[in-house]
Amino acid sequence: MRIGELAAACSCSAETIRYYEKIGLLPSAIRQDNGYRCYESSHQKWLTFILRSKALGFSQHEVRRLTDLATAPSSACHDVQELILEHIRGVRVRLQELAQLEKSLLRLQAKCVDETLHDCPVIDELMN
Amino acid sequence: MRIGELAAACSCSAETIRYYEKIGLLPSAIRQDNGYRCYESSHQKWLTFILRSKALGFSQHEVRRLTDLATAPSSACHDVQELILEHIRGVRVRLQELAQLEKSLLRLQAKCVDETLHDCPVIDELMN
DNA sequence: ATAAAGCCTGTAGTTACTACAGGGTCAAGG
DNA sequence: CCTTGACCCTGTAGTAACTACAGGCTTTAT
Repeated sequence: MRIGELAAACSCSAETIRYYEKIGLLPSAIRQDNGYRCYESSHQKWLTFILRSKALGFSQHEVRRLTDLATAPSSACHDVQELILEHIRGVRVRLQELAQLEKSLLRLQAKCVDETLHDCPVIDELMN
Repeated sequence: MRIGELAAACSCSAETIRYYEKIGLLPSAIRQDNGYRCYESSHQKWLTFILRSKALGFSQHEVRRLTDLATAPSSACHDVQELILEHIRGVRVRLQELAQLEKSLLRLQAKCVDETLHDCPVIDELMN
């Protein structure tokens, strides 16, 4: 499989694949005589794993930890659970922050009693 | 006021202030003979405005739009309202995405029926 | 034979800063 | 008078996680 085919199969760009190889997230492809990268099904599984993890909001660092766990000889399910729970906690924190943000924004926006005002109370509140 | 004082007054770093000046978000300070930046209360208001907007999750681009509105001669409150509502919509979208993410993560994490497993079903699901 | 598509490497751009490196300036203490 | 330390200056490089070229090969199709 060449890089373009793998990219199409995984719905990502060839550049992303080269990038993942460069940073060591994806194992290097073997090269053909002309220098083209040559991939096998194991690479596709690996890439799928990376892309799905990203879609779940895992950072590169976390994905690396996951792939490490996936390849470790004693890849106990327990550690994977840990990582996911840790991530869920992070997601919940962000959820709360965003909810708080929404409240603040609504409160601020409600300051505008008269939309035709020239001296906007919102601007004023933000400044003073 | 020198840059360090302004930074302390606004609880941000001097580097951030220089950065905002460089990208044109904060008006340039006038310089003393020794080259030091010299700030007045108007700068402090401006910077407070920027920092509070950021705290509300506005991007640099949005902050720029806000400061443009704040200084426009016909700064109608209406446009500010628009910008805030637009931002609130964005926040709500992110809230929904995160909530969805949390659900997916919980579903995934529930795959682990036996934590002592060596062939983790989570890893398996992500890969195949 | 040639043109288009695909591949290669390497670098610059994105956001919103932070962290130096390598210097100049100024007030206080010895 | 000199030095030490705190402050200031500019400019560059680093962060995450890619994307978008530039400039140059190879392969494939017409």
